[in-house]
Amino acid sequence: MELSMEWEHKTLISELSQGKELAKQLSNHLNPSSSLEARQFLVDKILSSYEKALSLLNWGALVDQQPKPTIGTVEPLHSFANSSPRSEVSDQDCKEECNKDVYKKRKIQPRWTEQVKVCSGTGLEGPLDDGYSWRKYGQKDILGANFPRGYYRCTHRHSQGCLATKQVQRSDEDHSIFEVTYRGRHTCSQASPSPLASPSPKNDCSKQSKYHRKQQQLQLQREEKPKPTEEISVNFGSDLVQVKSEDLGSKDDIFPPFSFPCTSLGNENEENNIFTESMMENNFLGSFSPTFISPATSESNYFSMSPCHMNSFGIGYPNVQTPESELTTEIISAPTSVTNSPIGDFDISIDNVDFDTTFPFDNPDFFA
DNA sequence: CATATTTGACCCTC
DNA sequence: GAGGGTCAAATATG
Repeated sequence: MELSMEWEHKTLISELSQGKELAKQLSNHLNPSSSLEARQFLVDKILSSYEKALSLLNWGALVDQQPKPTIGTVEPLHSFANSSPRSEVSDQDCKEECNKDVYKKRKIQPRWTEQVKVCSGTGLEGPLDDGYSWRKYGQKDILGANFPRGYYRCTHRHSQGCLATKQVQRSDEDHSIFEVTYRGRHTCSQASPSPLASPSPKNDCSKQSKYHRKQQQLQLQREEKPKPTEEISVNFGSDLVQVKSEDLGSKDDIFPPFSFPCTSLGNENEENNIFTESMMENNFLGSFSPTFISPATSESNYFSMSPCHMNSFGIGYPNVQTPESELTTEIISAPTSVTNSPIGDFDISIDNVDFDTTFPFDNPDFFA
């Protein structure tokens, strides 16, 4: 925790420094010859940077206010992993007790929801390919829902004790929208789904197997009962992200307000991955730099994102308003490339804006 | 053979 | 008791 706080402090300073540096750059762009796009981008970056800083402060407050877990240890994630989920409990006598732990822990997992619109023809992007490697462990028909809800957990749950899970529910209203509810943080090493960070095959947590993809496609087809075919032309139109926080119903829930998409940088320290993971889990993956239209002054935050901002390291994650809040991210967004990789846009943006020179992730001490 | 999905059953919370 | 979440055996796939 102390490490986390220290990192948090450094991050905060880095964000503020970055904002300052960006403001400087913006001032250099205030001459008439400078393009409006460049200025707008810098403004976005500055806003994003400060939003992150504010969010970090909020998150820190949340952590401080976080009630101690009533069960388990101070490190619920790891203790849970070590105490094994139900399936790994061989001792029947222990089983019941451990089950209780499972369900208690379930409650204290951070949880947030995304609504992702699948706009590509494959139907595999969006919630089904968010960069992590998920394994389906269940499916259930939900009352009032036309489509069954799929339950996924991190493939590395057993190998690395990663407790991240997600639920995928296809929207009734718009069948191309998936509501993805994430729970828990990825604690698997790497935890770096962003192609931006490491396209390397060693990135075992960032790729889904071909088998996985095919199965998902089959599943999609199965779920398409009311709408048998969803052949959507590749339309990478306007990207809009709608973020709203909503009541969590559990004060135990922690929501990391933002994270950095530049991945874990090889650092497997869980504390250092708190933000990166949470962001990745929210599909931002370093792909988006939201332009805040409205600060988090209301229950719902809306911000648009432009593909030209795909390089942003700042997610500008919406503020967590209350410890009870749950973040719902509605991504009405298409993948910005056929490969669903933001790298192309990343490069474009880098070309456009010379902003990275001060970016803290270049600093090896950033995650130290 | 290893790994992933399917699916009925079980357990917990409300 | 209903509904939701998870387990685990059976099954499928590469």
